[in-house]
Amino acid sequence: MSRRTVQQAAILDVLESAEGPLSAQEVHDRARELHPTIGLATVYRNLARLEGDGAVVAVHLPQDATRYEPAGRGHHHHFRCVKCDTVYELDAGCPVAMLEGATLPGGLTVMGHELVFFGHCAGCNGAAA
Amino acid sequence: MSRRTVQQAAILDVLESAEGPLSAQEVHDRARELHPTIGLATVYRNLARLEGDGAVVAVHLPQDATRYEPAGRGHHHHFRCVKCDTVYELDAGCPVAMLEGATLPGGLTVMGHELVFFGHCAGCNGAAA
DNA sequence: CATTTCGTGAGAACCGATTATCACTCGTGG
DNA sequence: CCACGAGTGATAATCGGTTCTCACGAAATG
Repeated sequence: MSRRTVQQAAILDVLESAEGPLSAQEVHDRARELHPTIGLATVYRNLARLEGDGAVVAVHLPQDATRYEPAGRGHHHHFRCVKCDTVYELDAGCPVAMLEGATLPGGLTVMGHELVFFGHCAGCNGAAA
Repeated sequence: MSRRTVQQAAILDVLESAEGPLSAQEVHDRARELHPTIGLATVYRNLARLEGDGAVVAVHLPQDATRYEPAGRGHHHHFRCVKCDTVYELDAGCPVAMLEGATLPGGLTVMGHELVFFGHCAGCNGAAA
């Protein structure tokens, strides 16, 4: 049976309080502030376990490492700042949801979709290029 | 100055006649049928050059190597078959285009977006799982 | 035709992300 | 409180994708 460890709690805490899905590296960086000796391998192991337990879900965005966010947040999409590479979770309703289950011309049956916005976040909007 | 080579022509030909954007590996496989001795390094080199010349554009999809398609096809999106991993170009109008240039709540300024559909293609629809 | 230089092809090298290894530590059942 | 096995941390190994290296072949120039 799996044990509860402070490392796992720290990782979940970091994910819960993040602005969006985080990469293993980002989780590691932030978790170090709660638990300075935590190792990167431990982060990967716990993310895999938490995903297996259904507590977190993996998020795959283009040109980016695998990110993780807490499960149970419903259908939503993401925004990546092209300057600082921060990824934000978007709350707005999905403009593409009506296409779920549809069959497009050419016989393509839609089972899911991924929508990502790119741009500048508030912090990077005014800053110099 | 850059020379015109049969390899470069073969690569462009392959991209022009593809069903969607191709990875370097896929370009290599298909180009071998036109020019059996072409090497993978040559494919990478020419894709980089063609992209620099503006003749092809790179397409980045989640969980996937960089793909390339001919430039000048206008705004469109893609569909990846989760079974055979083939990526198709979609002609349909974009349901998200109106968000270009918008500023979302939170101060996120949208400069672009990427929309990818996942599902089964016609060939994989009826086939066994 | 000779030259010069760029492009090619094969394989080695590299890269960032992720996983495996292994000795050590700590949480937990007894 | 103790023993033991799961979890940890540091590092090496691995992986797919991509780039580099280098000797050879082929296109433009005189």
